[in-house]
Amino acid sequence: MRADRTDAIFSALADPTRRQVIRALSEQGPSTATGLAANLPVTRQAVTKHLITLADAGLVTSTRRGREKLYQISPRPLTDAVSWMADLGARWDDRLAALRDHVLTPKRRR
Amino acid sequence: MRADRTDAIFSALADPTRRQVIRALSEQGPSTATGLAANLPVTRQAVTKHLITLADAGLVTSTRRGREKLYQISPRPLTDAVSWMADLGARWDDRLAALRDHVLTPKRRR
DNA sequence: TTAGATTGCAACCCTAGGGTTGCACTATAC
DNA sequence: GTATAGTGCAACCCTAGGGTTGCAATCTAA
Repeated sequence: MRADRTDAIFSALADPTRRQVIRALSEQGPSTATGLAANLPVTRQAVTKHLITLADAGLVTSTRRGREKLYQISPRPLTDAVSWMADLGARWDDRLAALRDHVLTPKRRR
Repeated sequence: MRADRTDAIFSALADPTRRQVIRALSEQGPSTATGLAANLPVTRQAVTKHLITLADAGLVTSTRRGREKLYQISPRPLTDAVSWMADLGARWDDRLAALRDHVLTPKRRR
């Protein structure tokens, strides 16, 4: 059972600022906490906390480079959340059923 | 922009008890708050609060029947959340890209 | 070596919200 | 009618967690 995993992912995604962080990382590519905070209405420390939360959920990974720490997205855990929702909605919505089938098919590459 | 909508959906999905409620509704069909609470480790009032939150997010709907109030799932808003995640992950994961394409295609029926 | 930049850590504030109890209200059943 | 099962509402408790400030530690560049 990976209920805790699903927990972490949905909790991580629940916060608007955190979704902004993810979006920013998605658009700008790997960035530091300081760099992200420059474009957000919160302090660097707040961003750092969010990045830690996201890392705990497996949604971002970090690599050191000299004195700075680069964060980048790791979207694979999203598949868990998607499949949770798709599995749920499959009984009512045909499109979601199709999504679930896609999620459950084995990876094609990577 | 329907950022508030996405907010409500992710927040609603963030709580484990709330996901249990959704699961229960999904498996047992329409139920009352009292009925749901019988199978959950929280009181009826807690379940009622969760149902209100879910209703605000559009994830459940309710209908009166005599003295009882029946709740049932309305999974369509899930599509919003799925497309948010799929759009995000599409740049890294081929499967998620395929999902996004499915989400964005117009409905076939209903 | 020294100044500036960047991260890390700790303490703290404050609100949101998940949970409870208690009671009033309403509808069904007898 | 009266008892019972269900809902609705309000007050309250308490923790989680999002945000801040402040400072130490570390690395780079001049």
